[in-house]
Amino acid sequence: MTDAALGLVARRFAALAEPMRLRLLHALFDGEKSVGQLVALSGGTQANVSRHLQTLMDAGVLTRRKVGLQVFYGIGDESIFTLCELVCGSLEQKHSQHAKSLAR
Amino acid sequence: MTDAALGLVARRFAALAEPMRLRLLHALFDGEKSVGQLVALSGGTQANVSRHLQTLMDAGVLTRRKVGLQVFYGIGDESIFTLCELVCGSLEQKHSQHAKSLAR
DNA sequence: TTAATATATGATTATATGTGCATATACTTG
DNA sequence: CAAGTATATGCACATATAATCATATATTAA
Repeated sequence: MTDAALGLVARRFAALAEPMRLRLLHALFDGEKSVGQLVALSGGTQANVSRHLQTLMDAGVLTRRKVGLQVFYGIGDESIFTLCELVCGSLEQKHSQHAKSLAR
Repeated sequence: MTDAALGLVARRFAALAEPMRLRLLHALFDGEKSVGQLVALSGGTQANVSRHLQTLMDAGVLTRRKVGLQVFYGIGDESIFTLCELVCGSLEQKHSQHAKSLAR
C-alpha cells in the first residue's frame, strides 16, 4: 500500500465520518434532491448543507445536476450503499451482543 | 435514522479516516501483531502508534491481548476487510476511468 | 434592467485531532 | 529489590474541520 493510496482511502472514509453528511447521503438514498429539499430534510442551515455537499462532491461520492436556479445532487458511487449497510450491520451486531451480555 | 445512530456510524468511519491507522489495519490483515512489530512495520513512533491503536480499540475495531510485557492487537471486526476492499475497488475504478479520459 | 430566488463562498471562531517529547505504568529478570 | 523492557499517557503545539453570518454569484421573472 503506497502512501498516496492510503491518503485517498482515508479521504474517502473522512467524507463519511460526519453525522450531517451521513444524514444528507441517507436523504439521497431514494433519489436525487435539490439543495433546498436537503436543507428542509436535514434541518441544517443552507450554508452548512451546501458546504457538506461540496465536501461529498470533492470526495467523488455525489453527482451534481443544475436545473435553472436549483442544483440536484444524487449518489454517484454505488459503493456508498454497501459501505453504510456494512457499518450499520456491524454496529447493530455489536449493540445486540452488548445487550445480551448485560442481560445475563 | 436517529441522531445517536448517525453519530455511531460517523465515529466508525472516522476511525478509518486516517492514513496511519489504515496502515496499521493493513499490517494486521494477516494476523495479530504486537505494538513493537507495528511500530517497526509502520515506521511511526511508539507513542503515536499506541495512540492510534487506542483510537481503533475505542471504535470497536480491534482485539487486544496482553502477553507478558507485550500487547497483541488484531482485527476484531470482520466488516473492516470488506469496507477497505470496497473503497479500494471504487477508487481503482475511478482512477482507471480518469486514466481513460486522459488517454482519449 | 430590476427584483426575487436558489445556491455558493469568504471570513471568523470554536473545537477536534495528529504528533512529538518526556515520563509513567506494568511486567520480567537478575 | 533493582534494572531493564514494552506499552501507555500527560502536556504542548500545530493543523484541520465544522458552524455561523454576511455576502457574492447565477438564473429566472416582471
